[in-house]
Amino acid sequence: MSLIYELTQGHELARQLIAQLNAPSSSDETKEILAQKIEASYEKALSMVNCNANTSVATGGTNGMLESSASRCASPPSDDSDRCIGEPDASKKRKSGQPRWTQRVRVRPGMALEGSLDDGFSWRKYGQKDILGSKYPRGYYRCIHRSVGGCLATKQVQRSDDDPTTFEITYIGTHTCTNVASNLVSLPGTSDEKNQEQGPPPSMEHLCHNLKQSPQDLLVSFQKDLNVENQHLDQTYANSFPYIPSTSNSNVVFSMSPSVVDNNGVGNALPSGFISPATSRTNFSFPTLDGYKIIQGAPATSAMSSPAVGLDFPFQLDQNFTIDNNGFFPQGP
DNA sequence: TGTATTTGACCAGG
DNA sequence: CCTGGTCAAATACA
Repeated sequence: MSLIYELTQGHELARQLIAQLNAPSSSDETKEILAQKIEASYEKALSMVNCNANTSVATGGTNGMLESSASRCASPPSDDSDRCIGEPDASKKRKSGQPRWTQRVRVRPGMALEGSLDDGFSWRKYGQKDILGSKYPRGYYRCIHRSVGGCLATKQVQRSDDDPTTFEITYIGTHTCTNVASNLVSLPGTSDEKNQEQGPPPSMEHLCHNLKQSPQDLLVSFQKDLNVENQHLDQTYANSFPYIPSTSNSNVVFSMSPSVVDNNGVGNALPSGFISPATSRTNFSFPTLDGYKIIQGAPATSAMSSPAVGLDFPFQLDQNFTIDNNGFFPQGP
């Protein structure tokens, strides 16, 4: 359904664009929006095709079209949630018993890169490794509060081979730090303030442990305001993912690794502190289609480290790098 | 000068 | 033995 829909959507949008081009009264902004929607639509369609191929191999057959994006392939037979993305078997040295899930973030050239990949947590890079069979190296990050609060959360960031605009961010372990929220709340006024153009994003709070808003509420706003797709998340998972990506531009998809469920059970798979990230510590701004900007937050202290994920990779993108969100926004049938 | 990142070395699982 | 994951010294940066 989705693939055809996206193609049809792209076609229809193209027609609208033509109409706009012929209409002298239409604004450039409108045309640009249409153009971006078209691009997003086709990107999405291509992703579906690519991922479908992968999942077909992994699962022994497709189960119909991917619902909305390539990230649909979050249910491989093993606990390798990344495997569906074309990564070779990476089961070695996996921390058993640790919650592990993958988030796919797509970015597009010409848009804010850092913001799209960062997640609001404070990460420090501790390693990078070339992965066999992958064009791009994998970056290893750990929570910056590891030393202080003993937070053992780590994440791995890898650029997709098939789709260079997509990053697979695998989160391993849970955040046990309790002081993150304060950092984020005080985003403005940090050493990176020079990059800020507006206040902190609406959903930037770091909810490590001190979750004040119910996960469900967060999820709602997450989906509503940030145009994020939660896929393959049933209610239980939804409750386990209080995190809200901070960017309204990101196409973020979470995929729970089956291993989490196997090891811990669905209900306990993700402690409340386990938050899906998508914000940026480096104050970053990227324009959105609807005109206003979202500023990525930064930790208030000098302990800012969370690197712009995308910059860890040897690829070059426009300075202005925004997240591709339009195409993933519900546009109605 | 302090902090973050880079990168080669090391460790351990399969 | 190969590979992924981590460590830690070197380097870069503000």
